[in-house]
Amino acid sequence: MSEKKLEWKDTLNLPRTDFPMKAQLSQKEPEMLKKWQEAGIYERILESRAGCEPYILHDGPPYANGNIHLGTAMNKILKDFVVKSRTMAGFYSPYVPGWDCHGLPIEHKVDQKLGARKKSMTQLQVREECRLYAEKFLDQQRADFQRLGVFGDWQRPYTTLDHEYEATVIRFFNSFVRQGSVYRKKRPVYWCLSCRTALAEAEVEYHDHASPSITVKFTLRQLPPALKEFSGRPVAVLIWTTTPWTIPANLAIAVGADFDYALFEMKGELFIAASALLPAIAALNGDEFRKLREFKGRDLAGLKARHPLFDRDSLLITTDYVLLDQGTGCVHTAPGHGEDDYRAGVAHGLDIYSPVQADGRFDETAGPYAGMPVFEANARIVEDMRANGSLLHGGSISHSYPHCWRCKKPVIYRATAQWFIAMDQAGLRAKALDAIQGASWLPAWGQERIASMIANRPDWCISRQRDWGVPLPAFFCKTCGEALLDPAAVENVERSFAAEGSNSWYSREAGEFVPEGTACRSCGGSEFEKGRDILDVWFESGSSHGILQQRPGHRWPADMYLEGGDQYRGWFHSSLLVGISALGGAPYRAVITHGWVLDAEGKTMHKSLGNAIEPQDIIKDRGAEILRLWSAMVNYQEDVRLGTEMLQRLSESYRKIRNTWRFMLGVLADFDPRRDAVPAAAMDESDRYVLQRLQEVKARVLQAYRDFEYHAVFHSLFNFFTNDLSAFYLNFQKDNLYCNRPGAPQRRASQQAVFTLLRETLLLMAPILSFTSEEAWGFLPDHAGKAPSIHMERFPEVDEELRGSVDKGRWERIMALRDRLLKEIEAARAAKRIGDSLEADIEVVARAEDEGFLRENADRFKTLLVVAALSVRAGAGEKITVRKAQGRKCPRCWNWVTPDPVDPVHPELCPRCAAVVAATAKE
RNA sequence: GGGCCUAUAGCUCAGUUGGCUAGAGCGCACGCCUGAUAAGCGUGAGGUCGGUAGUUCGACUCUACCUAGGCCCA
Repeated sequence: MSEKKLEWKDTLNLPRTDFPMKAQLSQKEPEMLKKWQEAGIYERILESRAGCEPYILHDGPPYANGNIHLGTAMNKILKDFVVKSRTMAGFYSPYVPGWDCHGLPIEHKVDQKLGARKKSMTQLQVREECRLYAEKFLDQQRADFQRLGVFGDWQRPYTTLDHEYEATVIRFFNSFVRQGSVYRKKRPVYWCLSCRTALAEAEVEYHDHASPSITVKFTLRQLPPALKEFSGRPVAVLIWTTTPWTIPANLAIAVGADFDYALFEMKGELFIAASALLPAIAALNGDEFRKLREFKGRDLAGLKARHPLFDRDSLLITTDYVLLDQGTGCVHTAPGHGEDDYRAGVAHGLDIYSPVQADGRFDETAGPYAGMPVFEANARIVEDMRANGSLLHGGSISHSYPHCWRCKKPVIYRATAQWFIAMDQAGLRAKALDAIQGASWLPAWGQERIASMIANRPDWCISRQRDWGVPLPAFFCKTCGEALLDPAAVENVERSFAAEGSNSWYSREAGEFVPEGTACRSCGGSEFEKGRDILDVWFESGSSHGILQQRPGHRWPADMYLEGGDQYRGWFHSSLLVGISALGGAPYRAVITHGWVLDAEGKTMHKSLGNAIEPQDIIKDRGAEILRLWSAMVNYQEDVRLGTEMLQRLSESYRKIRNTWRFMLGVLADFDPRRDAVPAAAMDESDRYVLQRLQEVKARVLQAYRDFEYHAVFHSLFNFFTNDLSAFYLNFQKDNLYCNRPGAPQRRASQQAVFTLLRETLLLMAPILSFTSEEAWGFLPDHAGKAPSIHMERFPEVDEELRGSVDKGRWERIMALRDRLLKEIEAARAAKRIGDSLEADIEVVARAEDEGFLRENADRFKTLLVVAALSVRAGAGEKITVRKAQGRKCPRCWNWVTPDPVDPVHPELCPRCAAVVAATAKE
């Protein structure tokens, strides 16, 4: 009996394939990568697109420090989706990865490594250490990025320390010099006292910090006309601050022009503060107050108050940065020690006064405080004011305060001489705002976001007092110290960097760059020395689009920049400004941003919190393919989450896709497209139906690729795999595919459909599942024009003829009725009347409107439902009866039949199987 | 503290200009199959659409505020 059974099984066309069910991705992926590399896949793909319209995604350079994390991994994978999908859409789409290799973080690491040794080393030696450090991490990151299956010119990336790149930075810088928009001026910058350096905004982190909190009296020299009647008594404006050490640098008091201020009496003294804050001020002092007069802030403008420590005036001004949420509504303003203060100082012609030296000690202009470190001076200053009666209240407060990211100590704002690019002098801001309108932004709110940043940003401070970067090519007169920024000298620097790299700045003399005959514009001197500043690294990375003019096959501007949302203030921003000045426009046509990668609860990942997941671990445990699938599944335009449940779901989804492909490959074991192809016209309606569904899904997927909506690609395809293929078409076609003779027309027709389904779903999925689609592609039957790699193929086009080849409404009706019948089958199964659906004999007493339809399609329903029989009777209401099929089970095809006549050769078989077996025997 | 963004079932996503009992897939539960088998099929249970208050005949969809979270800045 069991032998007999086995025999019949052997006469079936069961799926056969060597495409393994188990992916073993973490082992197989490296093998695939090796194959690709040996085949020169990236180059071959580009060759195959020679002459096609270019589509240029310009890579934003990651920083060459540390390992890649999930955010950078997702970024590179998304870029790969863009490049691969645009390539398969027929574009010439090269991808040149880049690295940002200069800057403070690397210099810090190297400092730490060198320790005391650094003191005995030259700048050039230190820079060499930095270069080695950057290159080490570049190599490491490159290996990690390649491991993700990202195609690109990994052997020839661009780096910010390439000679050509450095020269481009200088050339672009010169465009600003030529327009006269680079200037040198004192202004406050973040300053770390212990590192003795200016810090970029990105180099500052905020932590809670305890500061003094003091309210100080500034006695008015004169009163506004409205308060004349009080002129006999001293009236003091109250200010509140958490930095007593900036009081010596106070030059002004800011008020809000339209806010209400009051003259009030407290403890027998007269004060002025914002009306809204009087209760809070009084509460702080535990006193009662009496409001005497009310007036507007603008009434105070132009008055002078006496400085509480020195015999000096403080000017009353109106500004837009006064808030009424705390303090007194009268804001202590020291133009040398704050951003708002600085702007107010410039606006009112005040000195940018900063009596603090690089080491954080007061200079000689600070009188009694000269030589004192500022934080230590806090207490002394408070005491002095308490002693002279100008302190109203002294306490302390814990608040968020900027700290140095390197040494973790609190930083200060300190005015120093810096180089700036003027935003408005040459119309840079206006041009940038205009260019923003000309680019497309995804998500759309990005346009508004960057526009408001450009609109509100101050002049660009481009100088840094560090060693590891591209030198800012300024010179200073040896005689008088006047700065020299000369386009011809800068051009010489550019040429020198192109030939020797930026090290030449340190190895050569100023006289080798400054053209002969150059005279100092101040004193006429002819001897110069080199400046010691380097350029802001954002200026460097913002110059990266220069490579678009240098790399063959590229073009400027790029079609797309694709980075995280933090780059609105970073790379999108600096690239735009440099692009406008150097090349006359935005370096990008379109900008897409992706969200942040968060943990399963939507919180930021922190190593210290222990909720961080490393891409390397996912690759090791589950494969890069799972990371790629994740990048496609989530909507990257918002913040995205990743946790173990998602990874579990993803692995299961992956297996579903893989198994469906595997089954289709098995079905096609004996199908040769060149021999067995079947035209749509010769297919069964159900074959055409599934192909029609394929056209609809394909149209949706191709549109989603054009719109860069990869989660729509994934969800559309995955649902198609689950609903249309696995649960429906492939399921009910098994009888046809397994049991009919191999060459039977209806079997070939279904194989043709499966072939199309497999080939096209592989192609549509290739940009996402790059490894698996390639692996399966190798098992796909040879056919006309089949490329050696799936990644050299093009996306399939929507076949409009197939799309319209079945009556949609009719099939919607079929599927709806199928759902109803499935429920009845399940009820019969639950009642133990049947097990397998093949045992179901369905009798439908149909409503009048369904009866004809069911009757006409009874055989089709029997096939689609994989049941034994379906009969239809007319009746009053709908009634569906499912009972156990009559007759017996054909041992070959397992269908329940009552053969009549019984086959004389194989009486146990159903007529169809008997015929198939007979025919196969003849063959 | 400011600007911008996000919030629909356990998970990932749909929900067109406000309009019928809010959908899908996965997962889960139960069951079937054992000729896709460390597979496949079926049925089912899951949501007061972050909260509150408004506008409206009617709000997941509009407005305000709040909460939670994110990015950038201070």
